[in-house]
Amino acid sequence: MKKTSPAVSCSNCSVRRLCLPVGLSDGDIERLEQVTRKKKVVRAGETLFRAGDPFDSLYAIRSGSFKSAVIGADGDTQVTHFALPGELLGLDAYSGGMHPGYAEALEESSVCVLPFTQLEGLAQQVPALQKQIYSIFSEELKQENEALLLLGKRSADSRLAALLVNISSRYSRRGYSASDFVLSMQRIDIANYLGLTAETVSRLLSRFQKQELIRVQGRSVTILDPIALSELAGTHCSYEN
Amino acid sequence: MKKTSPAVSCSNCSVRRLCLPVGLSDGDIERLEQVTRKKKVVRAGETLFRAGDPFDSLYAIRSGSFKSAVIGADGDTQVTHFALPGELLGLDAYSGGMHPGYAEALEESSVCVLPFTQLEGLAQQVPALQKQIYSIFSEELKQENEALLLLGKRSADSRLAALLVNISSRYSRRGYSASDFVLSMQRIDIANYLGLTAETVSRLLSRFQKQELIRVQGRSVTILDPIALSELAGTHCSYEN
DNA sequence: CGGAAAATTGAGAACGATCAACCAAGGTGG
DNA sequence: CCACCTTGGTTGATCGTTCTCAATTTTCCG
Repeated sequence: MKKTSPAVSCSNCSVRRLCLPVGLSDGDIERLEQVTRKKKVVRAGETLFRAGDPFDSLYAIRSGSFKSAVIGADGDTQVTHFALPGELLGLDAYSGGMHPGYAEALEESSVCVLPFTQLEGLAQQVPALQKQIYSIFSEELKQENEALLLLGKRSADSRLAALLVNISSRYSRRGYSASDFVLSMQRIDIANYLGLTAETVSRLLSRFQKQELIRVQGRSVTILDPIALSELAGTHCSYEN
Repeated sequence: MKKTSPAVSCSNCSVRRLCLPVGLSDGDIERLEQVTRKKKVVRAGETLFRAGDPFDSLYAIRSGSFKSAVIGADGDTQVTHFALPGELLGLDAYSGGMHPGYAEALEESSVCVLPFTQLEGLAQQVPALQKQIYSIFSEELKQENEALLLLGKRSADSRLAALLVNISSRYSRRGYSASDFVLSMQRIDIANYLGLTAETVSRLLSRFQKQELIRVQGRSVTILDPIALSELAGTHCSYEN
């Protein structure tokens, strides 16, 4: 007897190689699909969750993009992450039972809703899923550490270069062009993420263009000199310790 | 029949309320103790692991303190965390199978070595342990987000104030004085962690003292005006959960 | 179209870095 | 025991990157 698979499922999802199904057998993926049944579409500017919302689900991005941010005691916000398809949102809400920050769609986006109690239960039975969850947590921590290095040690131009290189490589992994892409976030979000101001970001983009490192047209970016850009970002070779 | 418990174990550990045993039944703690058998003593300045070391264990701090840092491609380092008893080191090494950064003891310290395969296996059988591991990962992510906010948005004096308040409340949670403590790290580590220079940290400490917010004598700090300091830090509430 | 939001560009100010001198504590060897 | 050196910390003077304030221009979208 042949199964009628749902219109959207992990098995035929375009980001299954970057998402929870990594390392899972076909059988396990089928069980995961029982958990990922519910989808949700979020339009540009809408939030998936806000700071203080109770935690019950994780969200896996199917398409689109998000910014996550935390809100300080005095009300100012720090963009902590730009999230692309295949990535999980809401991991920092497990401890404490509520979301410490919010996630806002930067464009029309679609996510899988993952009720955490169910996911937890399944992970208890499927070691490969367990491992993948650890792996995602760990990877996230590693990336945050990189972000700390960026904010703590690098100059403004180095930070912006690093972001461009980062986004480029992430698009590339997802099968899109590494040299031509559209920044789905606005300048002020980039600035906020990098600990700069919108003016500085704007000036730097103009300068990078003048230096023929990139070409910018509004939100469209073309990377002309990836090597030089990586060097600026400080992520190329390692000499001296 | 009465069990002879080992000299050092989770059950009689002074930080069991902050560490992995949280939420575990006595029976489960006994099973956890099978995993946490091995201890290690690290002297001041020695590393628990270095960047690139293969990942096989997590380390739970029993006593002392550590700094963790990541090393950028061009060799400069960013201190990402100051770790106190009850906290876990090495979580960011799971994905990738090697430590992306190093952990160095700031004073004579003692840790439990937790072989991760064993811990993983036990967590598979003990849901409460599983939850606690998730919780620790999640908490760590939340703290890193706070650190990003600090580096991205706050002024130098606000950053230093936040660190003092943070350390104060963490000592307090561990049963030590919230107002009198010794900074186990040197000025340059504080500066590195906060994205500043040692000179700026030194100047600010002097200024705080002149403003009668604190008293500093070398590495000994007394907090005189916790309210004003918290306001400076931009976080009017303590870190308790 | 027209109005609002976003992005760019310019000029001046400010915060923190850099460079440099100095001090205190601890260790080492003569 | 003291001269010497090293390391960590403090303080001062100056410089430069990035912010702030402000004026336009461009883009977005009803």
